Amino acid sequence: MDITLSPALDAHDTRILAELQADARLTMAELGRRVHLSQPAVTERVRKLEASGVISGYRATVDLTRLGYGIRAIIRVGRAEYARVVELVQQTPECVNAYNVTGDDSWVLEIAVIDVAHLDAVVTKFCILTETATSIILNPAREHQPMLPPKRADVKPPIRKVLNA
Amino acid sequence: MDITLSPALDAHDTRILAELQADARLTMAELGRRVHLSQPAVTERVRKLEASGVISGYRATVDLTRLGYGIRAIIRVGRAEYARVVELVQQTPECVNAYNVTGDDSWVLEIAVIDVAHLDAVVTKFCILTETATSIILNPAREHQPMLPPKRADVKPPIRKVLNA
DNA sequence: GATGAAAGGACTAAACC
DNA sequence: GGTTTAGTCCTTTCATC
Repeated sequence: MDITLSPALDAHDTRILAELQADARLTMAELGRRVHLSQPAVTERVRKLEASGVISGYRATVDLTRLGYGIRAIIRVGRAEYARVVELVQQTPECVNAYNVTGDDSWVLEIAVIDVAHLDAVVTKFCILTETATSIILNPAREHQPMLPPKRADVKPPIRKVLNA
Repeated sequence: MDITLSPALDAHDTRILAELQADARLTMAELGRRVHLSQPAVTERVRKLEASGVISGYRATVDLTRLGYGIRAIIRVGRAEYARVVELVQQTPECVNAYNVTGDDSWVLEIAVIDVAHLDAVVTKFCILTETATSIILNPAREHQPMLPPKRADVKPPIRKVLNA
């Protein structure tokens, strides 16, 4: 893995990433118009972004509520054998995301279920392994925020008292 | 909002949803081949899925690591004034997802940052509001699992002792 | 929902800057 | 690395069954 983004992404690439994260079905011709590049030029840039792995895929986003999932929840799973959790996640189609994390909890899962009975069924599967803590999502205030290359300049060091001040 | 999925999604729709969640850039002709429907037929079905809101969009997925974000983390934010948190999230481009949830923590945020210094900067913004708990994502074992309409038959009631047994 | 025809537009490749 | 052009292919739309 190369830490240095081989040829750093320029302003054109950034605009392309923004557009495709907003609408993955744009044609290369339309994308070219929006970023002010010719169609062959954007096609080549997109090809490179895909080849370098910066763009890892294109997916349709579905509305889980309209699909019939009435409840979304976060399950935090405590210390447990890694392989056992992975196995259980693989057997759980209701699990949208599963992150192995640092801290008291070893896993943070995001699930979608039909109703409370269904939630009970899924949570119980993980309760058997170890302690869990379940939180129902009331409102996904932000989802799938389009991400652009970070700019160091944006990072403001926190202003506060430090011990060795 | 209608709870009953007006005309329930049939097997064709389900296959279409599966394909488009795996590759949003499929052409209607190719999608038709894969689901064994004519191109006009799939086009009309996709149009209806979009119109009914089941498909809410199409997005390119980017590899945050290759974009330059070396660390991803979950921040749990304790009880705090709703509007203040929303405002802070809006001022935080590093925040990919933000969920208002039930439980001791009021919010679960997912962020992407360059490095530890950057993590410090972002966490500190939220620490000022209330208590927070930050977990670094070691391994996103599952991400963006394609979701299909739930089948009641799949929901197995948990087998266990109950108080009124 | 399928088929077939017609029109428009998008992708590819090459030459040039 | 980008643009333009030209050619081919594909997609989309419409009408018909």
